[in-house]
Amino acid sequence: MGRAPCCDKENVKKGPWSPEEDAKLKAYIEEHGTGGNWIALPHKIGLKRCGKSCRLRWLNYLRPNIKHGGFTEEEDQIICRLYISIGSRWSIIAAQLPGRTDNDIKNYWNTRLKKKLFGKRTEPSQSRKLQAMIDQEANDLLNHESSPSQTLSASALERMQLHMQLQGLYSNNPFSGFYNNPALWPNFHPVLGDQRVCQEAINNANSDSSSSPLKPDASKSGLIMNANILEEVDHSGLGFHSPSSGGALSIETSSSNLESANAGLQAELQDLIYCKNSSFVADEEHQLADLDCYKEIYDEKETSAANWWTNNGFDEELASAINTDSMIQEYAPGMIYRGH
DNA sequence: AAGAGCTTCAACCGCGGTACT
DNA sequence: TAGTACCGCGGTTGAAGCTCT
Repeated sequence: MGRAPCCDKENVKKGPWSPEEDAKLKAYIEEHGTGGNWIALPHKIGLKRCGKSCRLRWLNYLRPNIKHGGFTEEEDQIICRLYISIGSRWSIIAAQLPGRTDNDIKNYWNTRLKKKLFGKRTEPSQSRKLQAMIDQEANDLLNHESSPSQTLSASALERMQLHMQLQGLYSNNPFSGFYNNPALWPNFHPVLGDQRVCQEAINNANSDSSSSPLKPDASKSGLIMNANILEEVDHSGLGFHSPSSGGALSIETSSSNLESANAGLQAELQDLIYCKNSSFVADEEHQLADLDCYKEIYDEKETSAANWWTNNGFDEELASAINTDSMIQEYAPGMIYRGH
């Protein structure tokens, strides 16, 4: 038995709202509130609209203090950072931007911001080749006729690509390969982890609703919420987590590296979005900083891949069966892989 | 001037989650 | 416990406006 329709589709008006309809809806809600029942609301007002349509109109357009267009640089950065971390959870991203609606942010991302980030970078010729290669790999992965579990979602690929851009994949950074890409190992990411912002968003979301889709279930998955890409990688059948570094993914993790790197992220995002600097190639000092960071990480954590899996809640049997290195080579053949 | 192609964004659709009976 | 109704979300669509040729 299918779900009953929310309204009589024959007798509801569709399409753009007239000023009269807007006025009726606004006046009623301002005086009486929604009454906790959107479905009944149009009948009370005498509107030939579906309740869902009324709700959408109110939330996205008529509600007080709604801002339209004119996104600021700061808003761009917040959207970008949260998209990298949590993906297309537009309602949660919108919750961080007062006056913005999820629909607005979704449209803005799909039509403008994405193009800004992926389409307008001016790169040296070598970097363009790498860009083309990554794009090709992304397409190959998406078009590959394998089971869905073996492919990444377009969103995940998009975020990986964005990560890679920010990470300077197209520069000569020796630590920018796939295996060493902190985008995939967020706990060790000196710049992009940006856990403060993500944690804030997640906390807010969780306090808003106990049923938040982001509510972590670390006991089962061992994953952190702002490692969303990693989650998708895992679910996709690629199934690897920071194997060599023994990355204990934990939501509580914070480090001075992460804190101090927020400023770096800010600058890189500004550069990426607004092309404030002519080049994205990391300078020597920057690279040395990365080096120190990684040295610190690798010196500290020497856990084996299998140990990492078991330490993070996976069956021992599963952990021992996983050969993460070969998985990467098998499933991500074209991705830039640098073992160490 | 015109029309083809592109971009934007409001609105719709279907689904998962949850509350209620 | 099952069935039903509703909410809220993310993905998609299509009309209107804009740009290009």
